Amino acid sequence: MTEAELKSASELTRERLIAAAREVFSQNGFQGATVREICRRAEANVAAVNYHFGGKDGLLAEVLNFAPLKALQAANATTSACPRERLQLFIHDFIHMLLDEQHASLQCQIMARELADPTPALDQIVRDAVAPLHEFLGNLLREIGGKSLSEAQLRRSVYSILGQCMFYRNSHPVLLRLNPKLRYDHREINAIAAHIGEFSLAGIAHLAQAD
Amino acid sequence: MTEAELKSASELTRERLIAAAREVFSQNGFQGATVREICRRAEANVAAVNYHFGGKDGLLAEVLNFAPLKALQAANATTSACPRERLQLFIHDFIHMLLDEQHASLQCQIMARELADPTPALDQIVRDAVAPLHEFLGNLLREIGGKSLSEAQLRRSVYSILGQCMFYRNSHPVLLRLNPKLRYDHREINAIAAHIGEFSLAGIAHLAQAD
DNA sequence: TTTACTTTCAAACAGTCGTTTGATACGCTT
DNA sequence: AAGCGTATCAAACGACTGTTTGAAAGTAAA
Repeated sequence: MTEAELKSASELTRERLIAAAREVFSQNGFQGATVREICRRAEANVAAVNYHFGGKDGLLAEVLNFAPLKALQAANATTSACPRERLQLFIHDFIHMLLDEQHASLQCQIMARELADPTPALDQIVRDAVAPLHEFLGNLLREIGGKSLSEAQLRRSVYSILGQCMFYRNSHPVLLRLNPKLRYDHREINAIAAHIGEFSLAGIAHLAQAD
Repeated sequence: MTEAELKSASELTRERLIAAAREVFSQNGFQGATVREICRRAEANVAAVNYHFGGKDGLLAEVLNFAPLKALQAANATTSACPRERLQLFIHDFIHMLLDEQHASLQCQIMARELADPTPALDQIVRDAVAPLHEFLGNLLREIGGKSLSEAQLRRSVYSILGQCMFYRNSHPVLLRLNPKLRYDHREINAIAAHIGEFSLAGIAHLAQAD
């Protein structure tokens, strides 16, 4: 923003609250997060959340932002690469979005958490983000697998890819205990993405040729 | 139990509490579950949980039971089937354990929930159930993939399979919204297991031959 | 029946939660 | 400087949470 210095104090606290909420929601989930902790990190009063967002629910809705996920799909659709390369690119970008702690896309990490544990915002998340994502990935796999893939095979292959990606996020606490020196740096993330890409392309190729 | 009529009233309330706790924990997670709701379903007093189990944590530890998961691995290891068939059998049994709502193995569904959201019992779960499971699956994949699979490839292939299986449980709320008529009956569960088996065997075969 | 022990119960406790309140301080126009 | 709408604040509210308490009820041996 070039007009950063024009922002009112009110806008600044709003943004501090959103930033803090992204941290706390992504770390503790919606249920586990407390507005007091969010306000403490934002150096704001406890009442600020209700004043600016109408409540904890309103803050969650404001915090969710599907733009990075949309941008990922848009960028992917406009490349000139072949479908198989586009799948590997998608997996690469998606895994980065889910795991990379530096490159803050906490919004998607929050979303990933809420998928398993319904919150007031789950319907919105599914409608605006998850459904389009599944459709996008389905279309991409259709290009790769051709017409020999049944609708059920296509749908389940989408699940297989998303399941592999989400595993690293959802099971992070477990993987850390199994392998304490695990770190999601760029090298590790790229290796994970490459693995899922190869593994899945082989799986799809097999399904497409089998019948 | 043949000595059911011999059980004291105290033992009966203990068992009612455990059964109720399995339901509530598997539906709402450990955080979301309340001892009052558990006691209400068990038709017991609120203080019963503390009297019999020392607290909510103690009840969780008592509720967790890894016997079904161990039995699955033991049965799998003693078949005379080839490694590829054993993998498909494992996936079939594992998916059934995670998804089948009739055949009550709520213990494993509770465990699956807690993997993403650390609770006081996570260390115990990882040590006694998850680590042996990963090792078991790793050994099985080693038999299938041979020596050409690197340790990293082997480990990530284990993650790929578990990730695909867990996806159907962790993303159940989402999948229900995407496809309201989805039901995890035996036909659907068998189809899911067959898909993951084929998909994964192709992926492993590709990794094993690629280098 | 008396005794000693275990189990249940209603009630309350101490703490945290999200939210509300009414007063105070601020930024702005007039 | 006065006035006005906005934003912040400490404090409290009511509704939960897991847990504790002490009395009542039940159980079984002496």
